[in-house]
Amino acid sequence: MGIHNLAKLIADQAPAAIKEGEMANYFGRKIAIDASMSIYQFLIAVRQNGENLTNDSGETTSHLMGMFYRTIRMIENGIKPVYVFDGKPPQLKSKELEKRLERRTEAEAEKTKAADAGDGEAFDKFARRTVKVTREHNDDCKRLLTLMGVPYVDAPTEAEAQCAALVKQGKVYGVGTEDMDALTFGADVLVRHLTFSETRKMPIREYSLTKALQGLGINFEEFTDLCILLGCDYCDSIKGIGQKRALDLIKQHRNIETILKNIDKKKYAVPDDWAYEQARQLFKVPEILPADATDLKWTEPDEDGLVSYMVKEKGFS
DNA sequence: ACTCTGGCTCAAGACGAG
DNA sequence: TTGAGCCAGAGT
DNA sequence: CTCGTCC
Repeated sequence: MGIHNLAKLIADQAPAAIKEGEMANYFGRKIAIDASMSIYQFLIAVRQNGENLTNDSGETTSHLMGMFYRTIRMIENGIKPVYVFDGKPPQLKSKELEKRLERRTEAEAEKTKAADAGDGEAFDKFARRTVKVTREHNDDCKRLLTLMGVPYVDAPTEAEAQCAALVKQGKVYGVGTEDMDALTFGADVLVRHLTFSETRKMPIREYSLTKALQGLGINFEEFTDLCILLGCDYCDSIKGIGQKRALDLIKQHRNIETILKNIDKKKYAVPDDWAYEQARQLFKVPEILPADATDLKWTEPDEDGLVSYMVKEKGFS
């Protein structure tokens, strides 16, 4: 997921693009957040004895717990979050998704084995690998957000692409995510560690795309090709080319076509049917909602509705 | 000497009681 | 699953 | 700070 080693490359080659700060700096700021990614993290992390938290009817509540407290924390700090939900993944990602499904199926079997063997530790490990965000998880969270007066957006495809679009459209200040590909989608401001900075001793790290491009000495088109060389979700990369060689090659040849004409293909095997052009298109013109299709409004929470939903329906206290 | 790979590890959210 | 960090080993 | 609990 994301762009392989991009954070490290920027830290090494364009350190001026990174600014460290604290929660208070974001008071009054609107921030787009990948909802599906957050939910996934909550489902993986919020567990007890290897199982998600559930209410009396057996419905999972880990995602609601996580999203509820995290969102409250942000609002308390004056941040206005807008959550963006994933739509249909693009075709190019299907290979990657197939792989993930395969791994989940495998983990499912291992989980059962561990349960039979009474191996709690292994069960725990494999249970985390079987996590999948479902329609129900998403719907629960949308319901919660509505009651909290926090807006959300349904992305046509990739949530990160839509988050970046909101930045470009001037609707939010930046994207709050751990996933560096928000930059590749053209978000000028990416904020990492936005939420766990207070609980843990991790400073908030803000990445500026503009400054990264300046520091690396390349333009945005070249940056896109650089990200593809580093390794993205949409196609393979060239074995033997990592952060250093990728940046050198881009600086020297400015695009992948020219690089391909000039590198020694015996040393660096180019993948068969390399779909770098399609990947490039996905980053350049991803499917996103036009500015007038999203209306972001933050309102007062519906307290009665929240109590009714969380306490009565979902068993919170 | 530098760079990349692939092996391994670990943690993963948020809160508050003690 | 992800990512990050670390380290050994091999390729350039 | 660490650890147990949240549901």
